[in-house]
Amino acid sequence: MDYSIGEVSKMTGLSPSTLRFYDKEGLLPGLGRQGGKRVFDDDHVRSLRVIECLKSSGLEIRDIRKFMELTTKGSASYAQRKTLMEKQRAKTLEQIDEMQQTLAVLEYKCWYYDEALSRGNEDFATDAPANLPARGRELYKRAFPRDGEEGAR
Amino acid sequence: MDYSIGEVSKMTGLSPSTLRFYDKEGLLPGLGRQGGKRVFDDDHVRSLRVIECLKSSGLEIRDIRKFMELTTKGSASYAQRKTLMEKQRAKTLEQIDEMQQTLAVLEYKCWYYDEALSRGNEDFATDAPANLPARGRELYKRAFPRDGEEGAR
DNA sequence: CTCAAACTTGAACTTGGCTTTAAGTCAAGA
DNA sequence: TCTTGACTTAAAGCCAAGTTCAAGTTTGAG
Repeated sequence: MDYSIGEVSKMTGLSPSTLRFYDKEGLLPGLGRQGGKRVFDDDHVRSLRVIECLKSSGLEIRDIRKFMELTTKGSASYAQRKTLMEKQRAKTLEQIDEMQQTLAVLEYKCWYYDEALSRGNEDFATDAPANLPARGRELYKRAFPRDGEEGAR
Repeated sequence: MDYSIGEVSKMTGLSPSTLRFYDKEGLLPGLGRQGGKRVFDDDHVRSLRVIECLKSSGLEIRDIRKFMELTTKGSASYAQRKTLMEKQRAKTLEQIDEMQQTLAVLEYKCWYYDEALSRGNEDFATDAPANLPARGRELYKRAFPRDGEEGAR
């Protein structure tokens, strides 16, 4: 099945100009034309899904291009492609860890402002986590695990 | 305790120019000077930790500035600050979900290239997930949950 | 007093990833 | 035949978040 750039745009959520940009950057090797117009097929749409995934794992366009070039080399590049996927998997796991840490801080802050709101002041947090209520101390420990004493506003 | 820009740079991992940039952008309200030089204290260092957190939750500099302005308004802004933290918490949860989805695709791809490498070809994945080995079908389902048939290279 | 290290400023520059613009082509339908 | 909508190109523009630059100031040691 073949698609126009507009159809692929709707299928992937990427704008036509982004698709042209990706093509120009070499992310869609072997993309053909008919009457000057780009003709996409299901393989291209699948490639775009992988591109999106590599992008969210932190790969830059030029590195995605290198990967797409590898896919044109068939079985000769399996090992390199596998290595790249493993590297991105590891990076993604690290990123998830960092987001969990960010989340812990935000949960503490949500509790903190909830508490401040119901008390009318932030005095409960002077010298935090020392004189914090149990719930707050718990959240604080998760948010700032490597932190002995001191206040946190 | 007071610190120079260089000390704070080492404490936070942010470059001196980034700290000057943050100051210029209003992210450190009330930052003082002595002899023309910026003087940071522990509160500023704590603010920088929160700034980092808001940044990784997806807030832009201008919105972080708005938040820091709120913190200068004391108890009058508790409700707004709480609302903002809750919004960022929700955003962060969504981001973690997306990263898990990305991870699932990468895990499938790791398996895929491992398999391709040991077989010497990708024929096992023609019409995936149909004729995939059990392990592969499992990973495929997690990677592409809303996907009935068709191959995936 | 002199020197080096660390700081100051405003302005220009960089990077990545698109998006916009301008001018033109192509195919289908009235 | 004319119009309309979707497409084409190259080049320029945009944005966020810093970074770099050039020129000057402050501070403490020797």
